[in-house]
Amino acid sequence: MYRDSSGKTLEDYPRPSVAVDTAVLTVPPDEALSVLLVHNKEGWRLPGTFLHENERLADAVLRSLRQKAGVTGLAPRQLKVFDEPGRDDRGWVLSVAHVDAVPASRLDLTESDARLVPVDADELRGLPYGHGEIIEAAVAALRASYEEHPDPARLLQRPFTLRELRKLHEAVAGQPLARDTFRRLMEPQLSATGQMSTGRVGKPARLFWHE
Amino acid sequence: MYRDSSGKTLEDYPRPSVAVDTAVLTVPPDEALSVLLVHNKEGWRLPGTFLHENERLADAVLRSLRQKAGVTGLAPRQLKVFDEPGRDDRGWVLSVAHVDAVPASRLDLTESDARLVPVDADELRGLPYGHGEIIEAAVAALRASYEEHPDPARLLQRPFTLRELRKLHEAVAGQPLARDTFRRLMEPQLSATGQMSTGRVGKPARLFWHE
DNA sequence: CGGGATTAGAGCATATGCGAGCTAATCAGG
DNA sequence: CCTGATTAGCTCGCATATGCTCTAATCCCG
Repeated sequence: MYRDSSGKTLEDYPRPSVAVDTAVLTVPPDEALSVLLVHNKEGWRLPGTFLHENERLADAVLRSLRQKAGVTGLAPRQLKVFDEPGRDDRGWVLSVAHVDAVPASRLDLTESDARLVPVDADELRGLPYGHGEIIEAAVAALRASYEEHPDPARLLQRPFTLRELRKLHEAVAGQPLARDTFRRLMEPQLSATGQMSTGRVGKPARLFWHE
Repeated sequence: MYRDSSGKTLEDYPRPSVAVDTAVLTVPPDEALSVLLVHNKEGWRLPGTFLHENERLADAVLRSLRQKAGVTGLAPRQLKVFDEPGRDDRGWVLSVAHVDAVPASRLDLTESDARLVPVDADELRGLPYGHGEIIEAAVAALRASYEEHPDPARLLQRPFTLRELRKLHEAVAGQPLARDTFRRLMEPQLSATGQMSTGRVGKPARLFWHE
């Protein structure tokens, strides 16, 4: 075992507990961008857990989402480390915040103590442990990733129309988008299926998918 | 002291050591974008340190830069947590990578075991502990911040000419920039001093500063 | 001292992007 | 069955952006 110049191992020095917290974002059909909250004895929170020995951060995230919300198969991305020493009453805890976006159809919340809350809801501002900040950072990261790409998080079921894609982007951005400007930016990045939409009011639209 | 439902404190659970590593970027006069390396008994590395008890990550970064490279007064920003359990021979160590950019004049390296290396140098790819990846991420973050703003990290001594600003941007971007396009993007964000440059070949240029 | 090199600023022609309006194609409801 | 509502795709006029060239103003060196 490694010992430094004063004969101490790494374990001889004070170390923080490390936790992970995750903002899981989704867009339920015809609704606003929302975040997943789970309920524990203290109230509604972002899903999270303490890191187990030699565990990867992403693995801890996946474990916490499976156990707390019955959600699997995500690909979480790091956002920021929250390191205020007094942020947790239980002791010195660092939290590594993560974000992931997932189609609403992947979130079966019927048997878990979890629910979706629109990201603009007032209640999110009152969350402790910096969870409000985590959600803000997560939304900013998702918005940045959707700025110039059709559907990086694959939130839309394919194939889709330009209108469906634009409605998704408007939900992510939280504001209306100019129809033609949006089409000019996205269409070159899409692959036309050659088929047209049916069963809807209005002129049939071309159907697309993307890489 | 807090105890959980099985009577254990946070300290009863395995915890990682947490380190910070920092890519300090600068642009020496008439040179390429470079990163600061310090020398320890293992070789040339990014400056870093283990987190002390209840210390903020940014404070640890500042302490390590002061002690290892004699550098003060920076404003480090988090990049990413490196969490591969086997990344450090000494034990389970997470590293929180940071980045900061600083004018070269702030780096007095004459009395410390430190030097600047251009970010494209081959030797950086061979650095252990993910330091090569940290540098890549740091360069990407700096480039993104300079994409549309004159000098967010205040690397230029003021006042400055458009040419000086463009040369800085070309060093950060690592490629030439179109003169007129660059001027049109930046000039609206600058404040003219009303003075002209002197003592140089070529038509005198207007001098600027910015917020 | 003058010419060449270098640089700056501005004007102009061309290319590209944007937003509004028009035509066309559906569906729903009376 | 027909009309109105809704939506799609495209065109066009206007606005904006780009890149090149030209004139002007320095400094350096022979």
